[in-house]
Amino acid sequence: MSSEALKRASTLEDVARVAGVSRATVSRVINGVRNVDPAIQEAVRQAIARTGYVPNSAARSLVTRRTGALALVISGSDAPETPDHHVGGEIFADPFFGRVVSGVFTGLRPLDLHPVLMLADSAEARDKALTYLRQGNADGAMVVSTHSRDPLPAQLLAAGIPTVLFGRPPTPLSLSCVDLDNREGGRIAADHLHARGRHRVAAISGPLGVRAARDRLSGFREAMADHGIHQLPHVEGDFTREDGERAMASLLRRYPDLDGVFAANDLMAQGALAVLAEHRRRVPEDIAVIGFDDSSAATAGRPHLTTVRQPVEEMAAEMTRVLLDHLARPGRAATTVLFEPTLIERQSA
Amino acid sequence: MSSEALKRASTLEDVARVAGVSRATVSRVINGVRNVDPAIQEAVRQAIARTGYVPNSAARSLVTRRTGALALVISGSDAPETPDHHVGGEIFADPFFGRVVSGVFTGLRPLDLHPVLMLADSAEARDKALTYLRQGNADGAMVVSTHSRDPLPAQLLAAGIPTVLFGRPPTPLSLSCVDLDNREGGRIAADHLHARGRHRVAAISGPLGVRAARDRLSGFREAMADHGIHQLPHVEGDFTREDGERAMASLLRRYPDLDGVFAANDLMAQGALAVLAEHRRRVPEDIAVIGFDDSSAATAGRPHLTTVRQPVEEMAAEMTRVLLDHLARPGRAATTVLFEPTLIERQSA
DNA sequence: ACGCGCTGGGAGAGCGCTCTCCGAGCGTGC
DNA sequence: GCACGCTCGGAGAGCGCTCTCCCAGCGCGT
Repeated sequence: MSSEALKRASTLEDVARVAGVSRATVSRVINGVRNVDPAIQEAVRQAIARTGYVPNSAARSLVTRRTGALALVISGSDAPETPDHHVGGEIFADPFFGRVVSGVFTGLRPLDLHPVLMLADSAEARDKALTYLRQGNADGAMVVSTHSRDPLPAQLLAAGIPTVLFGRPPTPLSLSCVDLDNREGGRIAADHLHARGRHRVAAISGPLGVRAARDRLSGFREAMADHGIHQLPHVEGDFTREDGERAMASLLRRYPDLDGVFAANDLMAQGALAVLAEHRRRVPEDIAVIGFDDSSAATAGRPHLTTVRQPVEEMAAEMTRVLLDHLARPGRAATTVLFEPTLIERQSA
Repeated sequence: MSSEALKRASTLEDVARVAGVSRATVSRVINGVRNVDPAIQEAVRQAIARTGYVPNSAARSLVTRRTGALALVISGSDAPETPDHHVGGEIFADPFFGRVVSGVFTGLRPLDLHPVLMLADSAEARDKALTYLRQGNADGAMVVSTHSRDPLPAQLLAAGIPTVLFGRPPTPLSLSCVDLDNREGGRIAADHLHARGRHRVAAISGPLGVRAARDRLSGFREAMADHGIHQLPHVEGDFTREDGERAMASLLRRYPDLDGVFAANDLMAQGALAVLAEHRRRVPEDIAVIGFDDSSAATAGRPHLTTVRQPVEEMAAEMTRVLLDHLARPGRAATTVLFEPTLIERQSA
């Protein structure tokens, strides 16, 4: 065992020698390309087993120009430099992240591909990620880009790296993307609140630098306007639970008679719920709360959140599929896949 | 721009020709090895800029035997095959996962290394991961192995792949690992509950196939026994919120006069809290609840959870550092870094 | 003036694989 | 019986880089 571990790893050459054939033949057997005489195949397989041969993927990548890795880039707005805090803490704590990862794995499962994670939360990190990709460390990139001003998608496009985005960029690029019809999601929330007879409603939006946040808010506003409600208190949040608490508290202070709240994600809705509980407001009797995402946060507390579902896993899986398709057919034109939000009615509204 | 994109990527050779030097010199400049005449250095830099040269990492890996990637393997017990469900959904939904990722990034931040994610939740996936690692796709592996019977750590050891574990294996292997003193954590929970005057307590443990879960429970039991409490209702959970709800409901049914509960993680504690709220039990007045982890779930609902803190981010960062150290000094002996749990006192107990 | 050490650039041998050619061997059709 | 095509193995040329040699040139000591 230890003597095996010490000597250098066996190569194609070794296998070929043991099997009494050429390197090319061994390669053919391994890659299942062209017909190879069954007897020889068997001999090669035995030689592989005997030598404990494992192909070296660097050597293979060098010639095939494929790495077997796909980058999953989380490209956020620049994170504040809080030295005592951990890198990307807030991003990774959001259930959204886990759902994306889960969806990516679902899309990748049948294949021999693995996602390499990159965090591009600063100009420096972004450059590093770009360099990494340029060096050919991954065959393509999936980018969850939150902020509108994020230059990364355009840079990837310019660098000729196969890329698919989660979320449409603010200005159309010829890159494929998957996204939710966020505006429609906002409308759904508004319609539901209105149908429940709520007229003194407010919104806790996400950061307005994020397109999805803007779209949800404007959809909500539009639909409310359609219902004759033009006065709409609004607080901008940052998608964290803490900020949802802060926003709800502020809203409650300024508009004590609110009877409905739309939060742009479940985490903030959950924060709102906690603050409402502290203020002894009954949900949904006194005030209805509707969230967005249908993440695990929706059913974490009581009451369970009524929410606008964003099928993140499906979207991430689709993003992966689209990227694989681009890899398989390099010429393919960029496509946009838009998912439809749906209302998940639970207890809070 | 497009003409740039079309022609093949420039190589060291191209840069060398443009700069009027040899490949070796360009390589030296890029890697900053040995002295190179400043004038030549400058010429090389210009040539690099002019040609838009980016080193090909496959070629580099082939000779250096380094890839610049570290595997982060989530090796769980075999996941049930639920076709409609998404891969690893539960694992990735757990805040624990995000915290590990965050810690890994913290440990990796200054370096040009990226984590590649692998999910080994079935024998097949485990084999794939092992093969991937054997092929040299990553320089080393960090393994979050939950289940006791997981053969992966031993396999990695046998394959000679530099590996660090999050969580000690059931039988000691000569692999480095970082872990929490879970037994002590259980004791801390018990001591606190006892100090609060709770005598009719129960435990919601994690899956007993997981060493950490067993240790937390036995530490809790031991300390309770020290306090003269030998009768200890116990329900085994699976670390999910839903299971925490189920466990709490079952406990409440069987032992209606409980005045204290220890849950082996915050997610289950959160579930317990929700069920207690539904049963109109006041926390902590009627029944005290203490969680474990100090994850974001601890402050998600109301009341905030009193919990035993596990510094997951620090542990993951340390795991990364230990792996890097093993990579830098191949001969290094395996070490175990044990972290101490601390009590975080909030409202629930 | 000569030798010696030292600095710094060039040549070239790989690293381990894939893949295009080439050619041997065999079967087939007329 | 011969030309032709077809199948399948081997030879060998790279893929783009690193790194060990080797050697030219220079400064220094004697």
